[in-house]
Amino acid sequence: MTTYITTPIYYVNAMPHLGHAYTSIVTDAYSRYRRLCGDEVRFQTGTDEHGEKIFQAAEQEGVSPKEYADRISAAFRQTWPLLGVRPDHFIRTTDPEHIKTVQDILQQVHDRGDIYFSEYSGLYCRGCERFLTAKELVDGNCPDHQQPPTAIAEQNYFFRMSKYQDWLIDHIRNNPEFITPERYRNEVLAFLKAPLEDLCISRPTSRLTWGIPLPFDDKFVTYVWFDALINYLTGIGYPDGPDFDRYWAAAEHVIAKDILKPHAIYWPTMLRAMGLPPYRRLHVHGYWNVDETKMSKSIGNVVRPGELVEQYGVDTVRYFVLREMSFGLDASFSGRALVARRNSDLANDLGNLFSRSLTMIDKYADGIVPEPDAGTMTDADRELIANVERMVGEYRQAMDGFGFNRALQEIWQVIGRLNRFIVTNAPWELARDPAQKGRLMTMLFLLAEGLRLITLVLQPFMPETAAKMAAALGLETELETASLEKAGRWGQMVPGHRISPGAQLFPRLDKKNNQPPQPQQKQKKKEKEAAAEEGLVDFDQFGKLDLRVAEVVAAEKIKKSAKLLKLTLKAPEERTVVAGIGKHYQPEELIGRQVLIVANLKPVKLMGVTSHGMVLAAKEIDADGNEQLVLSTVAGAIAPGSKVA
RNA sequence: GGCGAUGUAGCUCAGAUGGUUAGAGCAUACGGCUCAUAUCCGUAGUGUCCGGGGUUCAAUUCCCUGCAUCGCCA
Repeated sequence: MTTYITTPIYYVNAMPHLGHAYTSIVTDAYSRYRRLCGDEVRFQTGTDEHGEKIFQAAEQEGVSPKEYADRISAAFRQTWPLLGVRPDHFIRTTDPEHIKTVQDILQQVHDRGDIYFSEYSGLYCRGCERFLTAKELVDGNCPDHQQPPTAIAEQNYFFRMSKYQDWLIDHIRNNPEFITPERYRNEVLAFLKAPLEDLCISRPTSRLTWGIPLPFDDKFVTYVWFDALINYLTGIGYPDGPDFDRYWAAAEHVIAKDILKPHAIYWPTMLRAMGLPPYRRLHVHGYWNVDETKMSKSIGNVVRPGELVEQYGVDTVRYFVLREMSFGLDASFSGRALVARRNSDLANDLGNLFSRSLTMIDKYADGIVPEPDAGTMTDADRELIANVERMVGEYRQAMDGFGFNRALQEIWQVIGRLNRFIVTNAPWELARDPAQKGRLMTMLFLLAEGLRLITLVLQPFMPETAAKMAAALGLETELETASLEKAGRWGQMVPGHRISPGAQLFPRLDKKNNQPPQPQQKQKKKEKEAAAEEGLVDFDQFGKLDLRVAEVVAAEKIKKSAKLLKLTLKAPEERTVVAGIGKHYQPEELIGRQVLIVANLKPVKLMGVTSHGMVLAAKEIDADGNEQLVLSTVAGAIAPGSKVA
């Protein structure tokens, strides 16, 4: 069997965050699982690098779009090893082979008559990079960017998507697994009840140059879909790579729900127009909420995967996201929940089971996996064995259907059973009675064999831990080449080989000392809570604040932010401070004014600008919910840098 | 505005073609063990199964309606 599994190619307008990490971890776990099943697996990820946003971001930094894309793309590429994610291929839409193939495909679809030229007009929002309908506008502005869209009439190329609507509906109806979970399949079918419009696939070079030129008209570049989606083909050598057909027949895509429509509608119709069969399955997952709110850059509660791994370890992070999210639904991320899972599931249940088992084999059987004494087998033993075998079956079924949390629950059910098995057999008592030696060896063997199977099924989720466990059980070579088909059956543990208890798998984490990298929102909330509890601060606490008078030397708006201003202050040294006062003050009116600042606030990066301190202001919210904000200052002029106390 | 989903123990969620005691994990309380990472095992709970109405011998489960949350569409 062959498996070809992909993540989306991530857009390089943002650094990797928890959402990216989840998609990649899921895809990695699945690819490892398929390998365990003996499949030949191709796992692909990459970055999407063209478009207006990238062009602008590069311009703002004063670098070329390619240089900019190189930098962010590298950040993605470097994040995956930290998460134990091991793709076979990392594709970039700026790869020359990709660009060539995209052009070949465009030409081919054009030649077949499925791409045509047409004029249209509409309200275009630069922030969204798309046309808005009149109804979408709020007070004449784009609801997402609070800016008025521009009326544009332009000519562009269109893909005859509508032509394939009926075919697509049939295909989805006839293939229940084509889009899963079912809720998203239903969503797509509901959307397809209305007539499909054709898809605009180009941008004139007068407006956008950072893209792939259309082969039949060099005054245009292709826009997003005929560039990005095609990565799934170019990455495996379309059209004439030796493995293309084999992998493409097995293609499965993993995406988050925000890009459902392109993957469930645009992509299959594009493939149809190209004369290729559609992919086999599309797996759609939900969003991570961070402490009750959607994760978003503007709120600043973005969770950085690298930081999480640094603090908790890669396998704890992988376990948490795979266990906590029911695939397809949204889930909540919080440091509290992560530490709770780590301590109860990983440290107490798994880690402790492993530790106590190995210690006992060491103590009671001289560190050698003992030969079981068949005569001492009990019905309860046989039940335990049946239960483990049943778990492997359930596990496979769950994994095949992307039910990662269910698969983990099955494994943990067995872990609990093994912990109970130890208590009911009380090996420490058996050890005191030489006559019970045979029974003791039997139960220790069962334990070792149970752990071997747990190691095996855990491997796709927690590769590092599985490797440690395998090493301690003396099975490292077996694990590397193991297949579920063979090794997944009970009774493969060979008596007589040496085990070596190592360090703790998962030391318990102290809740107090293990706050996660705190999203800003949460921190504020916590501080508020703490203040509410105590109510008072002592003088020492107050004295830690370095409050000063500062003079505004320069001020400018931070692009893409509604309320952030970048201020250059004299206090008395020059420093940059980002202030959230843009809704109440214009940059020009601030210059020359004296304000109060907290000078020793830990520097923080806001919308790409590092802020060294914060400006104090008073805020009032009236009965109508209107917000008024006034900068605080001193009653008369004083030298910039003067201390306030 | 249209369509759809969800609303179950303090928390996160599972579940029943309508029928006797509605479940799991976490958290809580108590008890037991000592191989183990103050871990493990056992026991104990608690629930107007969102509100209202209807069908029925019987509804948390089916139907209608209201409310709340979320998603898709316009």
